[in-house]
Amino acid sequence: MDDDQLSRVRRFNRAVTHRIGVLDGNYLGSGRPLGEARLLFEIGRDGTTVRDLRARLGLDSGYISRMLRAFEAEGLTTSTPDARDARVRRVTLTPQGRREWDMLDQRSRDRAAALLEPLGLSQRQRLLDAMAEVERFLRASAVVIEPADPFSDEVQACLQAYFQELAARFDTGFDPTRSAPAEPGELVPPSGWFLLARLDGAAVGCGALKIKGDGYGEIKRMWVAPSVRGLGVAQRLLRALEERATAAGVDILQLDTNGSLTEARKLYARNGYGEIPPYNDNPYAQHWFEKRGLQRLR
Amino acid sequence: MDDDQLSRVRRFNRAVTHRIGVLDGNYLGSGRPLGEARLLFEIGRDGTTVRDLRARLGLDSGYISRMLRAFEAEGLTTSTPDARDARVRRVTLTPQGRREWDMLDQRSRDRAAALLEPLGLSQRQRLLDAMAEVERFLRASAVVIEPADPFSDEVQACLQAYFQELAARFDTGFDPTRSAPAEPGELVPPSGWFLLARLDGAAVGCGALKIKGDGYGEIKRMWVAPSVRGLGVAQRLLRALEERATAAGVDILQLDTNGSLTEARKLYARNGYGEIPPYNDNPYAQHWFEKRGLQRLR
DNA sequence: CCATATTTCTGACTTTAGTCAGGTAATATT
DNA sequence: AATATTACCTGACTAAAGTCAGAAATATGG
Repeated sequence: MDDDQLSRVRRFNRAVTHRIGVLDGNYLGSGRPLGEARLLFEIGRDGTTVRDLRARLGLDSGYISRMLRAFEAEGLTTSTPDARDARVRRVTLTPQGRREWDMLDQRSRDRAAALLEPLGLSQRQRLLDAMAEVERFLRASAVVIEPADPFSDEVQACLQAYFQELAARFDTGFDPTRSAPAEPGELVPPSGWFLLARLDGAAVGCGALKIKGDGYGEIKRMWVAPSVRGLGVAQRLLRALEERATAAGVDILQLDTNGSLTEARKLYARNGYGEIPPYNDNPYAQHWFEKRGLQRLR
Repeated sequence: MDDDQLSRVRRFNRAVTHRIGVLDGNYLGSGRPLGEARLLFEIGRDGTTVRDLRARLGLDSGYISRMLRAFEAEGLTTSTPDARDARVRRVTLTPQGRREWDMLDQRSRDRAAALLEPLGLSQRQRLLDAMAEVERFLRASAVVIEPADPFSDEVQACLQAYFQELAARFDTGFDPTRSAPAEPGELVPPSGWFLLARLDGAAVGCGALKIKGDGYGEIKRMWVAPSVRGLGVAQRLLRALEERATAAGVDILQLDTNGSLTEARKLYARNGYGEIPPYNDNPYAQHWFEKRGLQRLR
């Protein structure tokens, strides 16, 4: 990887932790240690469960428990067993706790304001735009792609979202049972793969590979959640599927797609897929693509 | 201030501390507490003085001293009195210390690489560009403008840089003694002001105001260091000078400038200064500007 | 109902990070 | 030469942050 690029990233990290981290440490200004301030803030105006706090802050349960006990002693929070699972405790702010929370919130707001305040209007806008851009790509870089069980609930939820989107975008609506089938059972090794793109654990995209024998394979179920579009996730999914296909001896990869999915068609064209005559009678397919010679490129 | 803008800044802060801050705490992965890792890293391959470390990290001298003692016990560093001032101690890494340092450096590099690695080429470039932009504007927002003593060394150094730049940019060269004079003594209240723009304490720009009586004032010595140009520092300096002028009863502000300083002329035009006939015989001036009615706008 | 897993709590710890009040040696100032 | 200042060190202290090993209550799958 380019050395200059790396040092630019490192410089950014330093600059940001210097300017923001410094100010961020000033949660402190609240007269509360950082740990407590973070916890209190994380409880939020509407409360949460201890479980959730532990996950979000990544802290030891004993540590959290003790801080919560201290908050209760101060009259900032109350806790009750969760309605659905009495092992789980639900933490809520008391009115007094909410006042403290508001103060922290205000502090955080002031901090942000202090950053923008010295800048002129156009500089502010440019900073905000650049921030949004950085944020998007940091998000993109946190997306991981990994195989998943096509029978699992989370994959089903992902497919559900996919089908719903197709139904919304196709003029004709979309009925999965009329489409070219891809049973979950076909998408597990050795006859196929199902890949999931995850952001912080949550599914934000998927793609499947069906190995058909005689060197043929087919790409199915390519979908990326709207929240992470334009960040190259589909590209990465496609590449990952191609790698699995190549490793499984596939030489010719095919796929079908609808005319309304213009981004998808561009993606395939960019990756060396050429349009071919229909190879199936999927009523929703309007374009068929093929990429040959995967084994040669191995 | 716009509420939406504030929440965008806060979102960015959260995202960055989440994605980078988390990893940054992983200096930790070194098996060393954060404080020690930071100190070791800050010593650098070529060593520094304890004094410098204290200033850069903002830590208590006792704290640093103890950590350094621990490093010495581990055989990571050695320290010797500084050649020029024997009170100052110079800390250097031993070969073993340098190995640890290299490891930390490598870790930091890997971290940066892990961030870029999942992205495609164009996404990488866009992320790096956005990072640079954010960094620039964070720097801009850290610039503070405040009155300074025009006799002080740092102001003299600033003016020196200013004159040097004029000499380089003017076809004719530049000799301060031939220019329209502005003695330091004229630039202290009540007859004037000298403002300095500072970034982390260091001077990065200046501007002066000369109050001439009868409602007349003159802007002098406007200069911004190349490192922070295009970030609105000159604009802020100008506004600050105008405020002082207005408060001092000035109604008409004048200034002269050279034709080669195009950015300066744009700045003045944008701020309501109109070109007027020469009001002095400064041999380096080619354009004269004036803004009237400061008291009206008060 | 039983065996097992989850979730939280408690108490007893350790480590990390930092502060503060002197003390010593070298340097600067008058 | 006397005095003040600077740079660093030492030792004694504290608060914050975090870890670990159970215990108790509840849930879950058979």
